[in-house]
Parts: sequence; C-alpha cells; structure tokens
Amino acid sequence: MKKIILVDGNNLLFRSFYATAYQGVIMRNSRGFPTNALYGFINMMNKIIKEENPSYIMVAFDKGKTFRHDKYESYKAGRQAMPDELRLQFPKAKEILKTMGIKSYEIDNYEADDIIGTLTKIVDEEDEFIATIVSSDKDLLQLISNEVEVKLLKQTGHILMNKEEFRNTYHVDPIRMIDLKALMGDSSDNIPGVKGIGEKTAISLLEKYQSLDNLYANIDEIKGKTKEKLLDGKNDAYMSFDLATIYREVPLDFTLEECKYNGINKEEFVKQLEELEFYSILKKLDFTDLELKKEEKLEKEVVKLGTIENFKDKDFAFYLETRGSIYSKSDILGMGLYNGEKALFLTKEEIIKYKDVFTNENQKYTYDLKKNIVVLNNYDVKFENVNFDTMIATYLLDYVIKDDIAFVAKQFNYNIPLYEEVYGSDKKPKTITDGELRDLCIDKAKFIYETKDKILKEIEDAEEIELFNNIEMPLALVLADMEITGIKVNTDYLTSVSNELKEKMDKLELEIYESAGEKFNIMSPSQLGSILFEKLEIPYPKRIKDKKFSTSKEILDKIKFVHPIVDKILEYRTIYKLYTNYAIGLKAEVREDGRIHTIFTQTLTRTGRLSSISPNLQNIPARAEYARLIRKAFVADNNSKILSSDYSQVELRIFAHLSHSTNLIQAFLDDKDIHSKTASDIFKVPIEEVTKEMRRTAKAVNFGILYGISSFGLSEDLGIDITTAKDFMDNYLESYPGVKEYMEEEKANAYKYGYVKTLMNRKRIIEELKSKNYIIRSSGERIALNTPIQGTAADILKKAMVEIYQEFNKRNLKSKMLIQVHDELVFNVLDEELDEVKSIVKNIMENTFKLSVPLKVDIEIGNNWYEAK
DNA sequence: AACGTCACG
DNA sequence: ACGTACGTGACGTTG
Repeated sequence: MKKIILVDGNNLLFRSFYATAYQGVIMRNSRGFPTNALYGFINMMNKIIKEENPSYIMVAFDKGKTFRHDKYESYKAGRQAMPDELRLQFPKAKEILKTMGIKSYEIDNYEADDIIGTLTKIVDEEDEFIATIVSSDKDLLQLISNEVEVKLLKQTGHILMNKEEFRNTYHVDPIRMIDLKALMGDSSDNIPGVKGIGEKTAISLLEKYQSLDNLYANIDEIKGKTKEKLLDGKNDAYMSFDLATIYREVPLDFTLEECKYNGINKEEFVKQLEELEFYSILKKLDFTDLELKKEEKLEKEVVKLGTIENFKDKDFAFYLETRGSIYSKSDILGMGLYNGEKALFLTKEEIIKYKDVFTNENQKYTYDLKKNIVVLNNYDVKFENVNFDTMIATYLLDYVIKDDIAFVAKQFNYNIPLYEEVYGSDKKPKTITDGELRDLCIDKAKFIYETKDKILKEIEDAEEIELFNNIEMPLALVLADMEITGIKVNTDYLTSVSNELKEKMDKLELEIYESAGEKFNIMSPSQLGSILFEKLEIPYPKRIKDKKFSTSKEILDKIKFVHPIVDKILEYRTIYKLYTNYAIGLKAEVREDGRIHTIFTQTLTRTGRLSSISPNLQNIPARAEYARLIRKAFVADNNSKILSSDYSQVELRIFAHLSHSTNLIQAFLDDKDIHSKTASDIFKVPIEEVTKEMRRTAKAVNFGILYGISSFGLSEDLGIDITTAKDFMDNYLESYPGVKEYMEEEKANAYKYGYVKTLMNRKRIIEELKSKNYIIRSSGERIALNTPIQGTAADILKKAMVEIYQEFNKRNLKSKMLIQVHDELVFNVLDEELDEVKSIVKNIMENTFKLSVPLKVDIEIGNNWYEAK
C-alpha cells in the first residue's frame, strides 16, 4: 500500500502568516521582503517530511476566482483582500517546494480543496493508495473515507481524524460535514448556514436525520423555534450545502504516481534559506555534508572603528552584550559603542577602565538601561545622562519586545541575528569568534543610535513623551536600585519550613497510596485521572471533553465528598506547591549576600504592569493563612523594619473615575466599604443588613466589572446559574447609571481607533478586535475594558515609585524600596527613619495623581513581610 | 516545548 | 450560536 500526503498549501501559508501578523509582527529579511508566512510554511513542510517520511506528496494551491464565486456573489465576501505581505510569499513557497522535491499544483478556477478532493476520489476508487490530508480547515473532513484520513492542524500539534474519530466527534458520517456546514454555516468563508442554528443544534439534528434532505423531508416532526428557523433558512441551507461541497471532478493532468517525493536539493535549499535569512531553520537541518556559508553580509558597509577618545565629548549609543537568559547570572561579553561616525568595541576590562565615559555630560542611548546598571554595579561602573532606552521606548509604542534587541531591530528592518542564532540553545551552545562578537555589538549600538530620533518622534506623536521621560525612564533607575538592593531572607527559617512540609507530604503520600490501593505519581494529572475516575469509579462531574479528565481544583472540589482520597490530594498539592515553589525554590535563589535579587521586567506586560522573575516575588502566598507563613522568611535588615504600603481598591476607584458614575464616586468619597455598598445596591437591602455571603457575591460582581463582565463568567466564579448571575449584573448596572454607557463608549472607541489608552496615555493596540472570530473579538472587548483600568493603576504606582525614590535621595534617607506587587510597595526602613518614611510614602502614593475619588493607602510595619500585612 | 496546575494582584 | 472573565511566573509531567 502506498501512502500519499496531500497538503492544503493556501491553508498552511495563511496560518503561518497570521500566526505572527496578528500580533502586528511581520518578519522580513534585510532587503525588506516579508518572510513570516514562509517561515512557518517551511517548518511545517519539514515537520511533515520528518513525521511521515512520505513516498508520495503534493501541495495544492487556490488559483483565480472559482465557480463558487460565479454562482454566489457573496462567497468569501466577508474576507478582506489578501495583504500584499502575504501575497508576495506565495510564489516563493512554490519555488521552495520545487527545491524540496515536492510537487505543487494549482489550476484556474479551483481551490486547493477541490484538487485534494479530486485526488482523494481517485484514491477511494483505486486500490493502491491511501491518503493523509494536512490542513486546519475542517471543511476537508468531508473527504474522510476508509482510505483517507485528515491531519487536522491545531494551534499546537494536530488531531488525526479518521472515520471512527469523526463519528465519535460528530455522530454522523464524514460526508455529512457538508450537511453540517449547510446548517451551521462558516463565517470565515461567508457560508451563511441557517440563521440561528449553531454547531450544537446542527449536530443533534443530523444525528437524528442524517442528512439535510431527510431533515427537510421530515420537517413537520420538528417543533417550535428550530422549525421556524429551518423553514426560514431553507434557501440559505441549500446554497450553503452547495458552497461547502468540495468539487471532486477537477480536470487534473497528472496521476498519483507523478506525486512521487523526489527528495530535497540541499544546495539549492540552503541558498533559498540564506536568501530568506532563515538561519535558525538552516541550523536545524542536518547538512553536515555541505559547507554552510556564514551569514554573508550583502556588501556590508564598513563602519569606521575609533578609539575611546571619540566618545569623550560626543553623544553616543552603547550596547552591553551578555550571555545567559537571566542577566543577573550572565557573563559580560563586551560592549559596542557608536556615535554616528565611529564605532568601538570594549572588552569587560575596558568597560571598567574607561567607565568615566558613561558618567560624562553627553547624552547617551542604550537598550535595557536597567540591565547595564545592575550588571555593571558589581564593577562600580555607573551611568548618568542616559536619557533614551530603545527597549522602553518601543515597549510604549506597543512593538513586540522579546527581550532580544535583534527581535526589535527586525521590526525596523535591521538584520541583527537573534540571540539563539548566535549562541544556540542551552543544549547546543555555539561559539562566537572575537570578530563576530565585535561586529555584533557594534551593529546593535548602531541600530540604537540610528533609530533613536525616529522612535522618539513616534513617542511624541503618540503623546507618550511625558510617560516616557517622567515615568518609565526614571523608573528604570528605581527598579535597578531595588534589584541591586535585594531583600534579606531568613534561610534557616525556610529550611525548617521545608522540613516540616516534607514530613507532611510523606505522610499524606502514604495515606493516598493506601486509599488508592496502589502507588502512582500523584502529581501526574493523567495518572491521577485514571485512579480517581476509572479505578475508584468516582463519577466525573462535568461533560467529558476529548476523553481527558481534568483534575483541577475546581473539579476536585466538586467530588471531595464522594471519596476521602480527594481531600488528601488537594492538601498534598497545596503542600507540594509550597514545598517546591516556595520553600525549596526561594532558598535556591538566595545569593551569597543572604538576599534575594529578583528582576523586575519593565517591558513585558500588555497593560503596563511590571512582572518579576527569578524568582517571582509578586506571587508569594498571601491568601491562605498557613501558606502566608512563607512571608516570615522575608525579613528586615538590622536596626530596620519592613514597611508595606498598599492601595485600597485602587482599580475600583479608577473605574469610578473613568465611568463618571456618581453613585460609585460618592461611595468612595464617603469612604464606604465598597463591596458592602455594592451588595446593598444589587440585593436592594440597607447596608447594615448586608450579610457576609451577599458581600462575597458583590465582590465577585465588582471583579467582573473590572474584567469586562459576562454573566457566564460570573456564574462560574460564584457557582450559581447564569440567570441569577445576569440578575446581579442587571441590578448592578441599574444601581450605577453611567456605567453601561461608559463601557459601550470605551468599546466603540477601541473599535474605532484599534487601541485603548490609560489616563497617562499608555497605549495598547488590540488586534483581537479585528478578528472575524467571535470568541477572539469578545476577548478583545474585555481587554478594551480592562486595560485602561489595570494600566492606569500601574501608571499611578509607577509614578509614585519614581517620586518616592527621588524624595529618599533628596533627603539622604538610608531606607530602601524593595518590592512592588502591583498595588503594594515593600520597604526596608531604618528604625530612626520610620516616621519620616511612613509619611513620605503615604503622602506621595495618595496624592501623586488626582482622580475624582480619593486614593487610599494602608501602611503596616513589622519585623518581616508577614507581620507587615 | 507544551500543557496542567496553582501561586499572586 | 459561539464559549467566556483581566494581568502575570514557576513548577512538574508528558510527548
């Protein structure tokens, strides 16, 4: 039996194009040719070859308007014209296939589907071949037969759909995919289907009637609204049936035998990959028999090398090259400098030797200033008058930052090799010569220097210059200081906690094995699933999706009364997490100085928040009382206290301000307990009569508002039914006039401009709103509602941090800001400075930004982080 | 490397 | 009808 692989080429190119284009990123080579679709396409073809080791393979493409367009005007009308960036990549894809030894085929007036349909028809009719179709388009599932299966591509990986699998999923034969589409439609192809009928209804109807024809023949058996919809939509249904039917009589001028896989022309393939500058793909190929040319610069312009003298009285850009993903644990490889005329490479020793150039009066520009400060602090190298950081600037402009300057440079058509291309992976590290290193560092500095004005102009145009100059740039210095300072940790305490936890775990483990009647890996969701739901036969409390049992807390909570093992597993997990992630994990991060130095990533989140890594100090247990004890490990220095200051309900206050809801604003002016006040409003009882339960519910409603509410989400969160959740929401909107209008306006503006802004003009582009997919679009709307709130809160705390830092410096205080946790700041405060610091912090945090409601800050003091809360 | 789970705001 | 809350990071298992 021979097997042929049939690939839907259009589908593959579209997918890989939009995989990155959707984020606003279109990869190009150094000549500006777009390459992102080809990148995914080639990787996918390589993967297919590797997985299938095919003897026969062909790739089909669409060509011209099809007979479907002639017949139905609206066909694919909803689809936007193909972007130029994608269209340009098609001919290249076909060239590459040729080089790969893979037949590609297209014929005027037919789509790739039709070509594949015709070939599988041949496969069905003869006896020699079987076929595997590769695509993410479910339409092709109609071609499944005894001889034909579909590798249905998913976001990651794929599902192999054969006749049996299809029947399991849709409860009808594969050919009924057409009938299914006729009923439910397909928005991406503008196939209307029957209005009001979705997948669920369509499947259940077909399960009963098998086909569209039979359904309409027995239409009188159907009652109610569904019948009405079906009758109203009968024409649409038959038109959709027609559109969804793959045409299987395309006049092909070749045989299956002619789709033989010829094998790759390596030399030519390498040339093509080099032209596209796909060095990472090149590297993965095992072409040891070929002499791989190093990335040859196309007539690379020669940069004049200078001496340190050239940088003593001119503005310049510098880039510090380090090796290692976490800069605080990285090696310094050197630094590139560029001043518009001359370039210079400095070794680590030279950086230290010439450190004065970094503190002189000249304007300086870099990429990731904070990294420079932190890494070189150990060598007493300081930085002054660095007023432009490309990483921060492009972050504010909502470019995609991948912590790698090369990634940003690519978006400005600078072809700097990615970190991984230069240094390889942890597993397969690559070496770099001194010359390569020098050129690389200089290229990076050059990129910073040459794009600075352009980027600054973009910042000004986006009205983000104040945010940039007064908040984000100074904040880098604040964060650098926090990272350098670190927080003192009581390691003995962590050790005793971990011993205690280990004991508990061992005990629980034995009890669980006994209860289960066998040993198994408790932390393996799949093993745990079979123990609970198969061996112990605990009924699974939810509809089973694709054969897999979830063992999430949500599920286990539902069945914990059925079997005593469940509670033990929940407890085991809690303790396990505390043990590995916190007790052991944190201890491993303590440096020689007895302190933990986290890294605050300033350019990662889409909302403007910081994040914290290695370790993450923003998710230290706070909610469960037992777990909170971990906080005792974070202690004050000698003669000091830990001071924690946190904003009370900052996001709801911002929401009150943004929505202009007078009722909400008044509640904050009166300093009411906001959740009780909300409870009193939605349950329509006086505030004194609000019960704990009502307050808890109201709190969830308030969260829902901040996240861009849906009644389903609220009902899931509270474990109530959707109608009740909807009632709560309606009552809320009724009680707070203006809120609904505000939310509608915010969404409308987001659609209009394609982005939203915070009160300090931080901008977030929301690509999701352009999606044709309802789910993605809805998610975009929630983002549009939440980002101004979460982002403004981030803005305000960042502004406060900068002012507090500057005030400490001005007064020569020795107390230090240590940690930021989104609405909380943690300080080490010297005993004699306690009163002064307390008043500075409270005053600045509450007054740094004026809203129509007051900002309220609570301050706690203790010997460790646990006590200061 | 991706997924599941769970810690935080 | 669709399938759902917003923003993160780290761990273990599994393919």
